[in-house]
Amino acid sequence: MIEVKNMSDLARNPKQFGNLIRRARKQRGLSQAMLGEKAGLRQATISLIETGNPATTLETILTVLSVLDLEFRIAPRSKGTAADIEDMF
Amino acid sequence: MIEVKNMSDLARNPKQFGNLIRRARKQRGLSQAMLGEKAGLRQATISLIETGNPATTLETILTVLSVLDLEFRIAPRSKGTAADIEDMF
DNA sequence: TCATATTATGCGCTTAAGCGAATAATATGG
DNA sequence: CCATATTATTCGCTTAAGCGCATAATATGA
Repeated sequence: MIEVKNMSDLARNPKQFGNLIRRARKQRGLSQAMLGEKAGLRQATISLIETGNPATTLETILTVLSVLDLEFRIAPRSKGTAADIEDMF
Repeated sequence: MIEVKNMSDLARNPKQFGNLIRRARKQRGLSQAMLGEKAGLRQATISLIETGNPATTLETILTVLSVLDLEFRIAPRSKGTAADIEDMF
């Protein structure tokens, strides 16, 4: 029984979150400046988010997700199947 | 074909997020003070989160979710099935 | 009802987000 | 190799998070 659950959309720390945002942005062919424009944020702010700034604001997060056609979900903590070593990269 | 997708774990704005946190906290029988203690945050900070402070920090969010045994997931924006009017409460 | 628990607010403080504006550093492709 | 695009970083500024500490406001239950 194989279960493909797309572990990659999980953000347990700011770095992971930044990576997710970066990936989503690139998938959409946007530069930081373009994303910032759409979100009403500076390119510098997008850069900070993607590099893992832990103090990014909830409001900013929600705005960016919205622009990327993503949304913020809360889920029960998935038991670490062992594939939890993809934390850093 | 019925699909129960638990729409309620979705946070599109700070108020929704606050409500989710409050619900999860109560389910676990915790007071704001107890949750704050476990998370290393003030009761006042938990209060602010739950009442929808838009400037809550990513770090704080992740800490609180962790204490509640929840996690932060990013998902493609679900097409509004129409049940998107449960936004405010 | 009324004491107790819980949640919401307040003050002053330190730290930093996000801003505009700019530049340094790096990546990319022709 | 190099011009151009992209990303990272800096400066000064305003605003507010989260802190300790404290209290007001509200909910809860015996």
